[in-house]
Amino acid sequence: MAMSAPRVAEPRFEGLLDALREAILTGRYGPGTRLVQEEIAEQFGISRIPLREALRRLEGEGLVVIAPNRGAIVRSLGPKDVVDLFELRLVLESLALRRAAERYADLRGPTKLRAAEARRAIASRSLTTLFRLDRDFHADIAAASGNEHLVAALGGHWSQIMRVMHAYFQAGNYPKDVWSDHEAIAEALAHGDADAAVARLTAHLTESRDAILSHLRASGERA
Amino acid sequence: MAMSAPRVAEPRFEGLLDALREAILTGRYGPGTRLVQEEIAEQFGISRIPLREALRRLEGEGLVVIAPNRGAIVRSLGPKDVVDLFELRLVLESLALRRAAERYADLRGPTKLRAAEARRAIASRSLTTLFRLDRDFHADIAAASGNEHLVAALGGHWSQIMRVMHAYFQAGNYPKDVWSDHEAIAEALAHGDADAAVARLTAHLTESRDAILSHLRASGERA
DNA sequence: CTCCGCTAACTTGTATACAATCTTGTTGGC
DNA sequence: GCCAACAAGATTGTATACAAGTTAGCGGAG
Repeated sequence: MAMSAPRVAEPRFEGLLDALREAILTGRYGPGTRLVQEEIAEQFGISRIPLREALRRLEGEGLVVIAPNRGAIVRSLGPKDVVDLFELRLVLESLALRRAAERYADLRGPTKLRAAEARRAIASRSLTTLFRLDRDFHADIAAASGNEHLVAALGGHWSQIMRVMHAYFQAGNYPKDVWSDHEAIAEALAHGDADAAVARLTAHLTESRDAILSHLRASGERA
Repeated sequence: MAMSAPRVAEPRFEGLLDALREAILTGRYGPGTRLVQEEIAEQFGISRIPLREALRRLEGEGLVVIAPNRGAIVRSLGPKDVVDLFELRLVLESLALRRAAERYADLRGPTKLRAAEARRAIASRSLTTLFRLDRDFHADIAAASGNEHLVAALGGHWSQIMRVMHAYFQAGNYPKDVWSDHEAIAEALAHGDADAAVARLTAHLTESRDAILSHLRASGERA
């Protein structure tokens, strides 16, 4: 029998949080945007109660700033933030790589599978797909570290990084070698060579960072 | 005129969040405790609305786990968590030390001032004071790094670490060399010798971690 | 013309109320 | 005696309502 979807009655809060985060990440709610509660609540067809809970979480993740009695605005990220975030991300992801190298000598399998998809995405210039693949790649490494707290930390910062990357790519830029960098990292991991993987990662992140920075500085210091 | 306290009408949420976090950190709300909303709300003399917001934040910080329609419970931390948390903290704090060494050659001043207070606290076995001094010391280093995102990341993990440290010390153990380690780290920093500072920190954290771990394993795997 | 103070509209903060869901204890059948 | 349905109590999820605070625009004094 075709049973009706096993609705677990997912609370509004869940979907709402993802939707808001997504909107901020993709720039639909740009930096500095005022998030008026009643407005958004109506848009989503819910009351302000679950919305406020979601906003508190986003505040904790550093995506919005809430001033008492004045409401929430989308946080702005300047060049300094980009530098600091990439610096932070580098040490976290380096740790993930070292642990992953110890535990799983082979991340090549899943990554190779994605390579085909990645090439298609690059060919068709599908930014959305490419973003997902990029995130999945780095999430895989984090997960392979076996350190849940590290996964959580990286997940939180990923949102922030995504924001600046989105702004960068939407400005017309396009990634060339993203996936070859990934393949090189996976290759090093597969050989258990953590140092080489970290070196590759460092280069990868430095390059991304500098590209974003120059774009950011050129387009007027706001993101 | 003696003006009445310039009450900015601090929303309930603010104080509530701190109070709850404090209660979890000190173990008053131990691991696994069910946090029944109405109960707590009444205790604080408020409604469930601001309480729920605070719980969402604590969920984001990893201090509580909220299951839909089932409420929040204080998260349990096992030996694996302790290992992972210290590993994470080491790379974060190492980064902070390196950046602090570049920016401020002298953290000795404020730290020396605290040394006297620390000695008094150790002599009088005032755990509370010692905890505060410990946190202040590490918070100073984080702040001296000049990386706000790093400060936030360390702050979040500090809560978790505090929980296991509290459990450890309340079991009757007592720190001997905590402050001499701190002084050694500050000394190395003052000479701009980041490598030495990191080496000291590594030893310091490894020692703390192992002490907590053996206590934890002995007392039955729960914290 | 500019600046200050006041009022009105807007928005947030929180209490109350009720619906939806989960839990637990009980009863009846096997 | 054991297990399965059921029902009552407990607890969470969210809407509505109102109080408190903030912002913006207007009018008048200087």
